[in-house]
Amino acid sequence: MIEKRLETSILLGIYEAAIKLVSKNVEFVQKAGLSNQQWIILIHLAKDPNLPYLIREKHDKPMMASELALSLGVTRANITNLLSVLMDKKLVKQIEDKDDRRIKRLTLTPKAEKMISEMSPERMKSNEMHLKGFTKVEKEQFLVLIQKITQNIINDKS
Amino acid sequence: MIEKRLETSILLGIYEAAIKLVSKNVEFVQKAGLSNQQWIILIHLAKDPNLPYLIREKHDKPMMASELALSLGVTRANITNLLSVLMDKKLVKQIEDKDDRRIKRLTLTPKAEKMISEMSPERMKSNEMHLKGFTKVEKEQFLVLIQKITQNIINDKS
DNA sequence: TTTAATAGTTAATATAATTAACTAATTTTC
DNA sequence: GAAAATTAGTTAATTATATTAACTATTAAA
Repeated sequence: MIEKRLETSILLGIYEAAIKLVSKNVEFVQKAGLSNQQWIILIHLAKDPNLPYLIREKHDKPMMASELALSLGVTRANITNLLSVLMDKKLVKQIEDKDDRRIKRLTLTPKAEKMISEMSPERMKSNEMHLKGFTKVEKEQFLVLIQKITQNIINDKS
Repeated sequence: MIEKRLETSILLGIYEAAIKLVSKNVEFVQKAGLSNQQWIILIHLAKDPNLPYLIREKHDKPMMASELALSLGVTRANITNLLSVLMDKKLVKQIEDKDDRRIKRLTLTPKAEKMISEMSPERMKSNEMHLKGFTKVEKEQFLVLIQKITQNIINDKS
């Protein structure tokens, strides 16, 4: 018999929320013909200021594949695959970095920029719906706490 | 240029926390030779009272595959595959329901019960670490809010 | 200047998940 | 009560997702 624990309930709660998000929220993403991962990559390249990774680390230059791998928690090889699909779709371009010739900077094509801005209203509406019934203060508090939890998880080198 | 939005930051925050959880938290799960999905199934069958799905719906009888599919947000066919691996590992057993002969009830073997209870201390320690620095009140509030968000996502039939 | 580390790719493979078609059993509807 | 619809689970084929290991090229560190 497993006992009830506040901490366990919270972590399983976060996990389930994420599952439901990707399996339902994706409507506006699916409509655009994108997988969840592809969408996440695109908003990284669009420098969406809501992305935790971009909140934590400043980014002046365009992103590179290894940073995406870090943020998404997958291997670089996997990112290579994902990017090749996005390049086939003419949504992403690679540009060689002159300062460090190992690096390829990733940028969105005009087509992708347009796509993202057209998706924006639906995305905003959907996200607002998912936080229906919350006060501004509650939202602000929640954001602080979820960031703290993520930081704890990242810091835990056990 | 995508604008900063509290709602978007929160949802991306939840998503990232879940990613980091499954790609790091899994230490005690990996040690047991289980995938994340396999582990989640086992705690469902163990009736872990911290599982959102079991918090929402009462379950007197042992679970069945289609309930797992619902809770995990995957197809029944996928659950069939996952279960067959767990049965090969002698961790899960199927028992036919006498009242409704379409149904197969899923139960843990003694081996699985033992495994889960042996994993319990490490699991609790890990979960507590991830909520380090939170007061009890903060945890309680957070739990309420994450449950509310999940409910919003589920209810959203858009 | 050798050695080590980093960035990205490739090929082979493994894992995870889906769709579609199917059987069997139960429920609903007329 | 019989036909139609729904539900539970499985199977087979396929697709999507991700990994590991080996490799090239480049840069940084010793």
